[in-house]
Amino acid sequence: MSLPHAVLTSLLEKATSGYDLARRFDKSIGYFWHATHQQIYRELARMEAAGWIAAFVPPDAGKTRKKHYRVLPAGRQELARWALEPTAPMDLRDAFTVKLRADAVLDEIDLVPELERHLALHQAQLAHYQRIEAQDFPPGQPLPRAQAIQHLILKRGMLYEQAQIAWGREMLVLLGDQNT
Amino acid sequence: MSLPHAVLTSLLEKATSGYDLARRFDKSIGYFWHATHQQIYRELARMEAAGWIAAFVPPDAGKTRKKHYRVLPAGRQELARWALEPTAPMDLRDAFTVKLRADAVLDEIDLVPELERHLALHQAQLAHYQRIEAQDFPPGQPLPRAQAIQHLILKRGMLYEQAQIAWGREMLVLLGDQNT
DNA sequence: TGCTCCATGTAACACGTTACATGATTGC
DNA sequence: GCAATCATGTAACGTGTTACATGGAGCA
Repeated sequence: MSLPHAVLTSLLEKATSGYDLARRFDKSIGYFWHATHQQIYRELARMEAAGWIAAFVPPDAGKTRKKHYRVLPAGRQELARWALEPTAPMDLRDAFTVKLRADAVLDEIDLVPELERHLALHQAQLAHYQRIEAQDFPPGQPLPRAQAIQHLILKRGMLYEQAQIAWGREMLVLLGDQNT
Repeated sequence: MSLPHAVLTSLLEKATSGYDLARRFDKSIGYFWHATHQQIYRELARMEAAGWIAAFVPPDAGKTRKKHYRVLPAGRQELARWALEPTAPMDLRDAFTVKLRADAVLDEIDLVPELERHLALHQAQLAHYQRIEAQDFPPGQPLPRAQAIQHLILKRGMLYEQAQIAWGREMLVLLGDQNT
């Protein structure tokens, strides 16, 4: 149960609206914690009820319904509490690997197109990360602590994609060889 | 929605009971598709109702309640259908990365112990994979297709753990440096 | 007798997904 | 005027988690 904590973190980085948070969960924080806009609205309502966050009308609201949220001391405290509590490493639910095992046992399906599709997606994601790195972390400068952490998180994403790509190519050779 | 397909795959690899499947989901197939025993029993009931699998009393049942399941043609067909359908790459929900970002913004918590704990877990998992490799895939022999796929899947798990470990050590240096 | 493991489940609840609803603002 | 985007939500449903229940088998 870390969605509320991911939202708190995101709000601390920048107080904003549910709509905007939802878009942030399609990039940035969403790269390692996925959530839909409905989950976010629900969680915001709960956290407001719990006194962790409070809504306010932003200066640029005009006549819109827009609401921003800021983190209250109780929310900050809860985030710190949770951060120190041990949590399990992420458990994986990777459909493609299931498919591979299905292929190994069925021996009658061609996963090459799907693998190629995934390879392309991983390459696109890697390229995306590299663009972010070029923009936000120009080389040669020593970074303050917070920035250095953000940079290493980004690097982890890149490592992950690179590993997926390297492995995927090996797998492609194996699947291709035996198909022809 | 790939849990039923993971179960079908596992049953094709070896027809067995819900209890045994649950244990298999704590290792083997569970390394990349996690599920609890309640999910498995529920899914078995559904798939039996759908005509994808059928229960039978195994020869060694004695007076126990033990039931085994085998995959029916409809189940095999469904698995093949699903395997060819495009599915999204796994989306990540990694609590530790959320904690790191929380640390970056709160700047008042010490994640070193939690990181060390995770590092130890990744090292243990890697060692476990290496034992499996030594046992099941002795070097130097060309493997049949199905085995070669299984081996590459295992290698992917090892790559993943190695990447986590290498990255974790870098992160440890960063967090440690700035704590002292 | 009491303990652990085998084996299958029910129930309740929390979390995640999909579909739909509503209305205001911005740009063409 | 119309379409796209901003912005917030409701409802229904499906999946995943936690707690508990039940009873047999094997063993000290």
